[in-house]
Amino acid sequence: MNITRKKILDVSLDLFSQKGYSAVSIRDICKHVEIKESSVYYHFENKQSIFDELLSKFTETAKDMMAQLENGLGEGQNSFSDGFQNVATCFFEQYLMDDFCNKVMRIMLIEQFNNEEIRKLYQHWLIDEPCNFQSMIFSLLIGAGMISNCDSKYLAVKYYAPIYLYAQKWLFSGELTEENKELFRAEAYKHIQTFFGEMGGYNG
Amino acid sequence: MNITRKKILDVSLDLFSQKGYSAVSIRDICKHVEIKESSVYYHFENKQSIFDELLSKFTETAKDMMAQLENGLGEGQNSFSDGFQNVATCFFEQYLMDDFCNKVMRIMLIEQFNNEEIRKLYQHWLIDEPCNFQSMIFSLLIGAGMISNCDSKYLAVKYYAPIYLYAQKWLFSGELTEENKELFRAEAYKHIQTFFGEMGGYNG
Amino acid sequence: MNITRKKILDVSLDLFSQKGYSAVSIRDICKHVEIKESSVYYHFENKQSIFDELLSKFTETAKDMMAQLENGLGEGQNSFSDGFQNVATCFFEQYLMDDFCNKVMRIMLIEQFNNEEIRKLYQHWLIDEPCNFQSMIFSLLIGAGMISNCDSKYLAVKYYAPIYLYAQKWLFSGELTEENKELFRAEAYKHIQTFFGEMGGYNG
Amino acid sequence: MNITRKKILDVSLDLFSQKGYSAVSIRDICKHVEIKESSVYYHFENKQSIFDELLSKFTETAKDMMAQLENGLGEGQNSFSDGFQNVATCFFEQYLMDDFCNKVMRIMLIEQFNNEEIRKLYQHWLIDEPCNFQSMIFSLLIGAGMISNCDSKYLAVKYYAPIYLYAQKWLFSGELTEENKELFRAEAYKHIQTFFGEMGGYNG
DNA sequence: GATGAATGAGTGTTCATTCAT
DNA sequence: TATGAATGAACACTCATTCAT
Repeated sequence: MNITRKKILDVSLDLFSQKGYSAVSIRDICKHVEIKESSVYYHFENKQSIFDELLSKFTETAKDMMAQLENGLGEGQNSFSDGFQNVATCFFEQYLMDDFCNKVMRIMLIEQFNNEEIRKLYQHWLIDEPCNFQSMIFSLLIGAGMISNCDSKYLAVKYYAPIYLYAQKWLFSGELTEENKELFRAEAYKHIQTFFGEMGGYNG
Repeated sequence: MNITRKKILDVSLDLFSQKGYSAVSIRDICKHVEIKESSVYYHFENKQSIFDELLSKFTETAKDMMAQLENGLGEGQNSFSDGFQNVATCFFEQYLMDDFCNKVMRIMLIEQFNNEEIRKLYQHWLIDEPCNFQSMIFSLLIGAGMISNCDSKYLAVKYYAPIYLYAQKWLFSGELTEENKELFRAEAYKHIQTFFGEMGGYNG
Repeated sequence: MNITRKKILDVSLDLFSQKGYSAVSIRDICKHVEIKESSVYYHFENKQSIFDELLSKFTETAKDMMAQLENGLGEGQNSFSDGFQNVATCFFEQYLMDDFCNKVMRIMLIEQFNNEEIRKLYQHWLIDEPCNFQSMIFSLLIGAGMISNCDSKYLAVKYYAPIYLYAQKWLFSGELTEENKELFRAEAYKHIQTFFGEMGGYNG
Repeated sequence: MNITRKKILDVSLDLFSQKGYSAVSIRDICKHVEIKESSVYYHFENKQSIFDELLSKFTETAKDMMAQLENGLGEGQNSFSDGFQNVATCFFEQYLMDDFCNKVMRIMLIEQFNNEEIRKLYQHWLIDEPCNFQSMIFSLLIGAGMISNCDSKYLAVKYYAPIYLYAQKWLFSGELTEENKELFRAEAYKHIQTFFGEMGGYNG
């Protein structure tokens, strides 16, 4: 609602994601928002609470998306490939490649070393949750006889690890430009399709 | 040689790898080394040069190991599995799991956001170089007819990405304890062996 | 306008002119202004910019005075002695003996050795400009036939050098007390009158 | 005698005269002498005592020269101009233009603001003594009827002030190069000769 | 809503000096 | 003679935060 408050959040997100939480000063933020430093404290209790708000907004977004994906899984998918690709695409596009998510991911990546809680969030949202989610999908597919029986957890790693590697290249590529984003997308989709193709082979 | 100088480097490595370069003050370092702040400047020109020395020591170590591994490839390997596993083990144990290397990797991970050069080092030594090296190995194996023809670059990603994912879990696991290290080692070796097993299947 | 800011400038001027720019610490200034060190940085970007402001204020003052004097020369002077003495008095009283100017001159005198630009400013405002200006006046007088033809540049030196010498005694006399100031004034005026008297003789 | 000790003095003289006493660190000196900082304290009690030694060496030199000049005045001068010019040249060449003296003068010039004693030395050796000495000479000349009766003190100022002004231009001219030195010499001699010429006129 | 003004705690760094060897 | 190692005191400066207006 409040326009200045929103501006502070936006600018902070950008700056934090570029240089990390502690490397960004209130001064920096205010320069971009074009307010005086003391004004920040009208909108936020302190620097940390700007960060906290960004973080909780991310958590919410991520949880929503996860819930949505899980719901999506329940809906009738008339073919193996459709369901698989739908979910993969959703997760990839709306989460791993989402602007807001990307920025928060970068922040978490940097700040996890100063903050145990952030570290756990990073591990959860960037590593464990994607693996578990994917593993769950593969379990369903196995249960449905759509892919042959195997260790769904390891299969999830085999599927997700390359995406994670490409994502890291992307997240660590200096600035998050559209150009670099497309490179990431291309590599990731190639992997997804190959993986899907080989998997179909198992099935067949 | 110099005992204090070495202590400073050791302590700095530990602290930097825990909290990042800029989050560690000269005061922090001195508290652990048990010297006064001004004494640091007898041994080092400034804070940055402590960091630089750690970094260049890492680069040297990494280059040496890489050179050694490439030489090892040339030596007569009487079986596919031996050569493959030798190189894999060396790279894994002496590099990805080496204490010193791990600490520098963590530092680079954090500091890459404040420092373009570090970012490139991280990308190079943690992502590109391992992939390229592995890709080269697979090319050799393809050339030797030991594995069937395929995209060696993508094969390398398939091999390395899970290791990288496990490594991240390890590097990001709060403190680098022996316990966590063993978890990492176990998961990684399981992947290596599985991958190697499936590959042997291709070969047969 | 701002009272603290003005206090900082005033105190800095005093301290700098007593001990030189680099011999005065921010601590020193703050002790006199009765604020904490960090407060200085609300009013000024850094120590240098306090100095710069004093300097530019001086330059402005000096330029204004010079312009004013040159304008004054143009106005109808009904007698040789009136015009000559008016200008001499103005330059002397409003510049060479002005409190603010004196202090800045002392600062420049000290700081010129650390700072090439200051050196040039000192040379310009304390040596070259006064000589050139005086030389110009003498040229006018020669042109008007009020004094016999001669090397106006050397005549200017003969006029200004004793004043400069007396000024140095004054500027270097420990503290700039009213007492010392009067000694300077007395000696200088004696010279000016003698010089003027001898010159009148030429004219006659 | 001691070669290192002498080197320290030489280097200190050079550096002090370029940047002033306090702007030169023991580090700076040692870099040029090529010894370690702690070694300085074998040869000198502290930084100040290096300075003191340079200063007392100067005072001695200056006193010697003054005594020599006064002796010279007593010797039979067969003509007005010879005696006058001899003394002028001696004072000028061996004192105002002497390398060692010039350097110490610059040091005194800078340091007088931090040190009351230096201030007095500067006033004495650069302003008062030259004036007094010259005044004494003129008194002698008046006594001998070689110049018409006048205020010898003011006459001394008229003689010395331009030299002092030129000397300042020289001493403040960034680096003390041979080129600038010659400029100074030329201007000064021109003044001396003119002054001497006009004086001869009085006499005639 | 916003800001002018101030501040305590901290940062990296310099410097003259000491002292055992 | 010279130096390796250390140090206390100072320095300019930054930063998140406070509070009266």
